[in-house]
Amino acid sequence: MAAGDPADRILAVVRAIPRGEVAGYGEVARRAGLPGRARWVARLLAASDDPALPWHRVVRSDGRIAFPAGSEAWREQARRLGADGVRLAGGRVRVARTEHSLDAEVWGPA
DNA sequence: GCTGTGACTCCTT
DNA sequence: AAAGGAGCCACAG
Repeated sequence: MAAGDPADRILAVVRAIPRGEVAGYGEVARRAGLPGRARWVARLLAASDDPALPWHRVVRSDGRIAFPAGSEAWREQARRLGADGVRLAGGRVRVARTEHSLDAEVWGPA
């Protein structure tokens, strides 16, 4: 069965992103149990022909769209995000920082 | 089978 | 805060 295919797991994680929210490439890869394969996630999204795949909800770790700013693909993703209710500030997705730092994970909040 | 490339990420200046 | 460089993995030539 193809249930163990890492590619399928990655696509499943992308489909699981709720409307109005975004996730980073690395975050998606980690959720799929494949840490460090952020680039693979990007390649999968490009290779996937599933129109129902919410690829536009996947952004870089900075909260920025991965396409060159101003490009057609960039505007397409920005448009879809806006349709999802995601606010864009200066080409940057309104994300609460880059998730959290490792120090905060280990040491906890001051 | 080695080299180059990219919808990435992290650390150091 | 912004810029540069190294590390990373899958795929095409």
